[in-house]
Amino acid sequence: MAIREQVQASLGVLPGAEKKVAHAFLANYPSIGLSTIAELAALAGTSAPTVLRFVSRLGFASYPEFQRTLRADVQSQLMSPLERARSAGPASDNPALEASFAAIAANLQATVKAVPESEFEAACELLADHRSACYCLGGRFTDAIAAYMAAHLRIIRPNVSHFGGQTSTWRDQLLDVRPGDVAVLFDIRRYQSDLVRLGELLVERKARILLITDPWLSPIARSARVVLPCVVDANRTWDSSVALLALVEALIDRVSRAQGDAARARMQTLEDIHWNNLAGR
Amino acid sequence: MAIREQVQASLGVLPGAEKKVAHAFLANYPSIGLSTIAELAALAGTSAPTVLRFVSRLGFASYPEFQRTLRADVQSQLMSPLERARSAGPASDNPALEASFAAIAANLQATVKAVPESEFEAACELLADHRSACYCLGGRFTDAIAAYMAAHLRIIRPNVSHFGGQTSTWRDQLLDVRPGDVAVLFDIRRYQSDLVRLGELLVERKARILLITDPWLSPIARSARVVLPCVVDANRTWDSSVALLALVEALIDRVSRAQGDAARARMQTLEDIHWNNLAGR
DNA sequence: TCAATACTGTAATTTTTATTACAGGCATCA
DNA sequence: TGATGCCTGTAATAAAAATTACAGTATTGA
Repeated sequence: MAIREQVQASLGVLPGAEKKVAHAFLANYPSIGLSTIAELAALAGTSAPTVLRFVSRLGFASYPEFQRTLRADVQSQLMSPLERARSAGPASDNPALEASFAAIAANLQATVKAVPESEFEAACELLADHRSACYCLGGRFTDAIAAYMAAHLRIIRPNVSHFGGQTSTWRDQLLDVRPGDVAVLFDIRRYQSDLVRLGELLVERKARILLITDPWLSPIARSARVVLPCVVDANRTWDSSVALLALVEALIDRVSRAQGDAARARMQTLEDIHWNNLAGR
Repeated sequence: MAIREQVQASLGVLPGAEKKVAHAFLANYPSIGLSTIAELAALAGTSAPTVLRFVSRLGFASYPEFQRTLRADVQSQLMSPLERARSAGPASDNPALEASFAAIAANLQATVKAVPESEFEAACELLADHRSACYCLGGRFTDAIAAYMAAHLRIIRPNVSHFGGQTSTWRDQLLDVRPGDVAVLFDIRRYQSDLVRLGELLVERKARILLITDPWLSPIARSARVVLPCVVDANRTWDSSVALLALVEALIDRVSRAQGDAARARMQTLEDIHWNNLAGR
């Protein structure tokens, strides 16, 4: 089994700090693993001994041995016949749009691989916990995704809000955050310092953080309970948020299915209110 | 230029022992270069200082620097988007997520077929018209997509706003709409009556309407200048907005590329303001 | 609430690795 | 044939890396 799969398989049983190492490694495979312990530790936001414990848990006797294996992996992957027939999609009369969507499809595929089931399930559990409040917030562009998520989440569970508006009003909203509350943060590269800061404040208030980020891992990853990495690079001027949205929808769908009939009643009530302008019954 | 080509090019001018190093490197690219000097020297049948002189002659200040560059090379070759999708194969450790994303991918593919090039181009032209203002607005869930679009569009052109907030405030914002202005409406099934009504009001004010909707075509389609249908059915409790977002991103990308340098300057200025908190210069 | 356990980071230590200094060798050219 | 300049390897040194020991901090379970 290639190292990468080995790491993915181990994700479920790794302690927190080592899991960060695993994420950093997977996100920057293979180059970071060929670098030094110190660099990998820095990227993961942890310390050298943790990296060492990580490779030891994978079954390697030393870091150099880990690197030898990794080099062999890379060698075999890079030197095997690379060219592969691209699945020729059905013809379309819109080549520009087709190219654009093909890049997006590749993102989605890569994202599925980047998100391990254990993390996905952990995220769903956080979201399904009705006792704690749930706050969604994002950065400059991702704020819209956060709003979208809040709008849906609100339907299947109580106590959801969108930490919206200006940066300056965040502090006020922080007042209501209680220990154990769940904060869903969206942060992709060109990480906003104010968002990072807010993440820290949320941690101080003992909120549990679900971070949805890119494979470069926002600095917030250090404080997050669960991290879901999405591939956002689409060879454009700006990154693509499509994978984020797709992931959000998958989460919502998973949570709402898990809740079954209990939630269905709630949904029905809300729908009535929304479409009939009733004040409830 | 990639290191490998650089080495090949230098083969002619290298002294004997260094040429052996070059050959050993090329024959075992890239793994041996990621290993230690001693190993490379041994493989080449020469000594460590010769390896060092070799990398120095290539223009690197140190062996670690040589390795950094090599790692970057490997990374880009191995992890190009295409390769990334391929390498782990179709196997994923997250069947639920995979199924969900597969449905989305199907949506995207169907959407490409549903949007004719002529309509897509017409939409881009509307968005690229700097003389008229541009308003983005959506329904209950799609409002977030509208906000996302506005946030990006604002960067590449002036006079963009997001018709946001409560339904009741729409009327006020309507006052500013002038003949020829462009309104981007998002509306998918369970079409909101108030949104439809607003569409009619916009038409009365002689706005040009770009409608992004599902294949059932919102009633607004009748009054719209351009209609872009997106496939939203994903066999879930709610429809998926991913295709909408992907289409928005494709539009933004197309328009921003078309504008070229003129827009780039505007972007740069905005970025400066955003990241440095300058008031402009 | 307390004890036990597991996890994590700091700092010291050991080991490995890169780098430099130097001297012998080999060809080239006078 | 002898001197010059460029290659090359050995061995010493310096730098960096990996590893270990240990102590503090969360987490878990009773």
